[in-house]
Amino acid sequence: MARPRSPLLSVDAIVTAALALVDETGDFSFPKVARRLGVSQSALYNHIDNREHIVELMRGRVFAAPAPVDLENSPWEDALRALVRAYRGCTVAHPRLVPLLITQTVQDLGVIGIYEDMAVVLERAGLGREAVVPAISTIDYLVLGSALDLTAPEVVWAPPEGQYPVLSRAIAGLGSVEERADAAFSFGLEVLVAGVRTQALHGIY
Amino acid sequence: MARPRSPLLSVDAIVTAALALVDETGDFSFPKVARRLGVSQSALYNHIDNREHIVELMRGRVFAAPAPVDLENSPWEDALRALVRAYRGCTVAHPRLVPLLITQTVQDLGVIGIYEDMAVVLERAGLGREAVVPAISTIDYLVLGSALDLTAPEVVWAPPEGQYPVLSRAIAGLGSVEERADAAFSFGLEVLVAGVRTQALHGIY
DNA sequence: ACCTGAACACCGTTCAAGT
DNA sequence: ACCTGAACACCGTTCAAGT
Repeated sequence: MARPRSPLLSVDAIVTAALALVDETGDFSFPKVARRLGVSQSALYNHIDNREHIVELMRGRVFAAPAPVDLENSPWEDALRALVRAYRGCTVAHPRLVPLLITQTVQDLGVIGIYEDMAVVLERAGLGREAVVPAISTIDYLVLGSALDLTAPEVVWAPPEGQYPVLSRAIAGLGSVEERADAAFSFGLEVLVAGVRTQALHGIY
Repeated sequence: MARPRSPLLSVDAIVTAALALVDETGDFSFPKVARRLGVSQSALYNHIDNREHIVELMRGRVFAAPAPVDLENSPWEDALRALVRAYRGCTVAHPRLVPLLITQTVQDLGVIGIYEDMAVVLERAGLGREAVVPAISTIDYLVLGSALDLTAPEVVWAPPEGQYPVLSRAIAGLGSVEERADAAFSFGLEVLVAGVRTQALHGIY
């Protein structure tokens, strides 16, 4: 075939195929993406640099449109909750992407924009400047961690009978994977809000 | 050679070699582990089941001996801090292992034991039973997330000039990778303690 | 029981060749 | 500019063969 009259591939098509594979199987590979798109493996390199590049493009796609948040006209606590929930909302549709995101530096400007919004709200909350980045990091851990839990099997920890009584009791009567991940996220978010409130009051951690 | 008079390999030796590779390079492979140990790749399968099994054995090794914590004779806040810091202490020596741990279910009993201790302290703090597992999950996110940050490059987020002013200001004057990871962890831990305190008082998140 | 070596089905990336 | 096909250096896992 050689060069076609109009391109068979595009960055967008590659990202779509890769993301679909991640959603379905938890991973992607060049051979599989190429097969989906009906091209040869090496053709991908005409549009993207390497594997990392595809991952970063997927990050951009997934975090492109967080639910808009009105930062101005609500107390910082509500603004922070809304912002973090919007951020988390992006991950929920593609939780299996999270392991690929976690080991790679954030370059996507959409995500940087979300961080900026968080920084604004956190300063408004009264957090010292030196605590803003730690706070954003903590939020990142919470959002990505609880997204990761969405991909976990039904039984996460299986303590053997008898030993570990307190943990066993706490585990009994837990809901589905989604309910557990949501509960952990909601708990973490309220802990965060309460913690930021006291940090803003008393400073220095 | 075939079967030697005394075994060339052992589970321990395999785990040691794999962990050394992870510490040095961020990953391990069967060929590389085998080369280190001077055996053929397939010989490893006489001692371990598969790749996941090696990862789980590494988890056990790394979390085998957290610094002991006196849970009884101190206020729950101090006990919780000590427990979480001991947990984190285990990861600091092997931060590059964290990405491998994060996608795999915890089976190791040492780690389950740490969770049990946390559950005890969290109940003592007055947390409702339904909040214990969410709290432990939140702690997990914090510890593993901040360990992950230890492996990040010096520049994590690089917002372009001009836009993102608040974030840029917050980033300016950050310390080294270790300092940033420590600051995020310490911030998250104090937020956690403060948050658990208010959760215990007011319940329901 | 415990090793070797060959085999298999995968990877990511490069590069010459074609239009 | 944009594709194919072959090549290279990697993976994890299995299995027959040897002692």
